[in-house]
Amino acid sequence: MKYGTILVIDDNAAILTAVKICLTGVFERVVTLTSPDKALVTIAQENPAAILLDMNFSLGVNSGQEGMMWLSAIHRKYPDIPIVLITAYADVKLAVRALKNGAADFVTKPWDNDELIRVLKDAIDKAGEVIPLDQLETEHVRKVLNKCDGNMKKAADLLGISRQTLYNKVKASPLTPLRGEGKLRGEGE
Amino acid sequence: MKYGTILVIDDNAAILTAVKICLTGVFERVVTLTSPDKALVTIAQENPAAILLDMNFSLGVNSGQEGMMWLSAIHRKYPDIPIVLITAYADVKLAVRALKNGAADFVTKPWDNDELIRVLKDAIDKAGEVIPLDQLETEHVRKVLNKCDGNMKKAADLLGISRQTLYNKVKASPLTPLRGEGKLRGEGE
DNA sequence: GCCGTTTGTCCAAACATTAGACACACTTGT
DNA sequence: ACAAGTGTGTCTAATGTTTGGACAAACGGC
Repeated sequence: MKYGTILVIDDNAAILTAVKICLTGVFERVVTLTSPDKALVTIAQENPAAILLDMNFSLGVNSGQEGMMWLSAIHRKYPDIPIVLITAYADVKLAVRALKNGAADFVTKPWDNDELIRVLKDAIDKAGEVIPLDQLETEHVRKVLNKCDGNMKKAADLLGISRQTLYNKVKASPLTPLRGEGKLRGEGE
Repeated sequence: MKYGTILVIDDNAAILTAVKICLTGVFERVVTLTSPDKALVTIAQENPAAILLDMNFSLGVNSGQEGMMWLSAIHRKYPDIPIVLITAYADVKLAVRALKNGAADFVTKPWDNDELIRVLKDAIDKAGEVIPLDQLETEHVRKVLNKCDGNMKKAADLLGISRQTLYNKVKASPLTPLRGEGKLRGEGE
């Protein structure tokens, strides 16, 4: 089984059961919590591959503030564990804020079991990807160079490396001419 | 004026006018298009600091497919220009998909002028940030090391560098002990 | 055409990375 | 408790990279 432990946090026991049934068989282990109070402790103990977090706890308060707070708290402490949010209140603003706060995905109730499984798997797969250091470097260098309209001196300065080093790096990877965003010096109009 | 040109694309001329009035004075120049057909050409000419893109063109088709297509097309060609989406149909799935497809933000109609301005400014500010190369490197190294539970040999392998180099890098930046996600070797229980 | 900036190129010194080696610590299976 | 397997911390010597400084040539604005 490729996909490890998953932690599900929801204040509704019925939903917890339903999710557990849906996810058991796909994930090695499904741990549930009815409140996020002990989330950090449980995460430390179980080291889940992903977390499925409901956004509204404390009955009656449905603004999602609770869930957002926990999302931030968990994400700050465990930035490498993908957190998928789930909520009954399909609020676009909330969803956008959640994704910008580090959520891996956002699902609304009622959910589709297959979709939920796909979303969680995707989140885990994406979190597991590791980019080699020099690839990361090359990509970033090209992005900054692009932003500087090809001005190597400025780009080198922003990158915190010397002009010659940038020059050498660019020469070393002549790949991806990377069009767009203002012509590189010497390009005709 | 710190914030440059902005390109607004919406098939509704009235909305285009309203947005233009709202944004003029805040941005140096507001360029409008009633159809995204010429978006790529216009972007090449105007080099906007951000793009505000409506999600439903071709009257009657409100699924947002049109807008999503254009989002992808523009983002692929100009990955450094932030694209803010705007739509009348507050669909969470659509918003999530848009953000995962590279949108900088997602706003629903009717919009709040101040919020729209804030969102666009934020998007531009964020796109303008440049991370120094060694900071990017250090962050990535620590993330991967963390994922490997502190196993330097494995981490070095994934990063594509030698074990000793990783060892030196870690020694060089003893910052951010970075707890969580499984104990590093030697940590007590 | 002049002036400030940027490029392409070179140098030599300082620094980083590499494979290989080795003793030691730790985990695991028996 | 032992041996096998793996990972660490440390070292070396060769190789490769980054650095500031320097300079002629090219470019852009005025």
